[in-house]
Amino acid sequence: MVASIKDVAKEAGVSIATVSRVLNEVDVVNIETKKKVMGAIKKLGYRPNIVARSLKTQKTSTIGIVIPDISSQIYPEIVRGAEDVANIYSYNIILCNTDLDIEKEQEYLKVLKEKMVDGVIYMSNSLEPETMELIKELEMKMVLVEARDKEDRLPSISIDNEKAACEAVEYLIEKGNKKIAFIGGSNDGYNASSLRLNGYKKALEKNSIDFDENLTAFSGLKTINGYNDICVIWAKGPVDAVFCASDEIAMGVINSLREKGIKVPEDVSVMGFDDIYAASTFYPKLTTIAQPMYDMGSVGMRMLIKMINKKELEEEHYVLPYQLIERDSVKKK
Amino acid sequence: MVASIKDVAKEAGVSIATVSRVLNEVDVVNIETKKKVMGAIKKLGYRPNIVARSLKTQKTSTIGIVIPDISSQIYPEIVRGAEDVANIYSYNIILCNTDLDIEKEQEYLKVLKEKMVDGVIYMSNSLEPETMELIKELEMKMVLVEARDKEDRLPSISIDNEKAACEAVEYLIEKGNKKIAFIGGSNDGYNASSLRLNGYKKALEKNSIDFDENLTAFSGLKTINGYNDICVIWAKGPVDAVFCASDEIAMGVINSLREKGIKVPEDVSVMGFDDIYAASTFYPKLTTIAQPMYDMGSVGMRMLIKMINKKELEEEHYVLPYQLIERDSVKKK
DNA sequence: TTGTATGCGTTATCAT
DNA sequence: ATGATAACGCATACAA
Repeated sequence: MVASIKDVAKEAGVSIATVSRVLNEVDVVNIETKKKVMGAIKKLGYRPNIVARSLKTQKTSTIGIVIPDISSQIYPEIVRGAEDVANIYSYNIILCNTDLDIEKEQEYLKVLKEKMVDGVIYMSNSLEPETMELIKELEMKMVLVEARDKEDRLPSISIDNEKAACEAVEYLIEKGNKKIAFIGGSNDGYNASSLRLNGYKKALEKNSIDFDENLTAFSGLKTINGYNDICVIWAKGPVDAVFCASDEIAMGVINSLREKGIKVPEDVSVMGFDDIYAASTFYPKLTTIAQPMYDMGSVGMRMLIKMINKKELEEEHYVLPYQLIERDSVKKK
Repeated sequence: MVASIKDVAKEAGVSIATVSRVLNEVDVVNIETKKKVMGAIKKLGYRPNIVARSLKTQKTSTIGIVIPDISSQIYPEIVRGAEDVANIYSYNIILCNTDLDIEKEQEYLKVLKEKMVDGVIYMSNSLEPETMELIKELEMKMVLVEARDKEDRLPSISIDNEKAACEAVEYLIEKGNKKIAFIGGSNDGYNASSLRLNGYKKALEKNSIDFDENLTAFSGLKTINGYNDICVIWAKGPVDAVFCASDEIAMGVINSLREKGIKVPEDVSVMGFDDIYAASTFYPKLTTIAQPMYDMGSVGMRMLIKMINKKELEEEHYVLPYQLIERDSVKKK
């Protein structure tokens, strides 16, 4: 049987209150009795039961991280950033994979509430009204990471996806490309992929290039989507460049093109987004927009912990800097 | 204020015992009173407090996952596999990144114990005696994943690293390569990288090729290590092939070689290990040994949950199948 | 400085 | 079938 505070008290010949006091270093306790207690703790190999403590204090020192899929390339770094600062402040994290399934999201949120987490880092591509309602009802401290609520109802960490995409496409244009395709995840709502589409459109407009629906595809953000989508687009005629809403798409596009005997960047320029690990090991190395993934996680966690401690937030919506990384998948002018 | 079982009892005009009964569907409770209770629960938006329940039942339905680094390519899939089955059985997971730092490992183990997790999935490259001692002292249910304790003190899930590496090197030999280098993480102890080195040696021996220390390097498992190590080896003279203890190393090697104007696989064959995501998107696509990462996580979690429920284990040490994936980084004979 | 007693929100035993 | 109550391990207000 594992020792409790009661056992320590008995062993040390004091009351549990005193033991609790030395444990929490609260009040002043006589140096001698403190020693006795410490001795008893050591002797019994006593460890505080945090579950009991949590019930009493109404704080668990654990934080939920709700994420689409940890095996999905961009999330591990975000989570690592978050866990690192959580660890600094003595919090632990409960990881929840939702696959963007609304029911799973809601289920996890409920369980997290029942397990009394002190807050949650939330990643999703859209805040459904019903989910938002649940969040309100649950009254949980929460920060949105890698996305921003359209109506700013939740504190958030993100980059300016629209601006970044616009910049990327203008970079492509500047390199002499005119006919530029877009391949992304979805074009509805307010998720990152849609915002990147907006940026793409804006760049075209700024440069007096007509938007052509035939040059777009939205089947998903994975490698396989890029692999397939480029075929559909290419079947309607060649393009100068492809702007992809994710690096995975870009890799699929390039591999697909290679199989057709089309060279990147010599024949077609391809640009990715995110700067995942594989982007710099891929051949050709991907020119892409780097999102500060680790920072998104760490800044988000820092923000959440501030909220938990009822500190004032300097900023409700952090918009982190991104970076255009010039590598080898776009033809130099 | 969030409603408790007491509020529900009052609202329904029954005792908390009755509420608890309908909550846990235990004993028989009158259909009418059950309805009343259900109504009250709904009305108050009541949710059970799992922390309180855990204190009482001594079970938390949460499991710790201790891992070197979630952002390290091979772990996300393992974790995903683990979380998926945890979710099926209504467990949550607490994720802990240790960076293989022994102190961090021990600290996390202690906290996990204090938070009363029901068990832990443990990933590390070596079980230090002190860590093993702590594990014993903490009396936690634990399964070792992606490694096997030399003395089999802990249930484990792994592949036969030695055999896999041997097979990989023999494949290289079979393809006509004679001078084969090895680049790995460390050559001490009993971790995966060392076992792969053993397999490499065994394959050489079986084929009457002398082991040459000059053809080996052990600076680490990352891309940068492969990138640098191959330079050192190559400086002593060219080789026919390189067997790498990780795909990341292999990618570093290939990129480094490419910069020297040496082509893979035309001039040198390179083989990786793990089959991480980037292995199949890399150019050239990596010939490698595929570890069933998702399965390691899911089988490990299934095993752990069995242990938690005191079910008999059919197997104390699962050795999962691996697979040699022929792609494009090794020259076809 | 220390001890007693109460409550955190449950489950479960024992009555009724 | 239902209710009163103890106990889980701890923190803390109040007494001493």
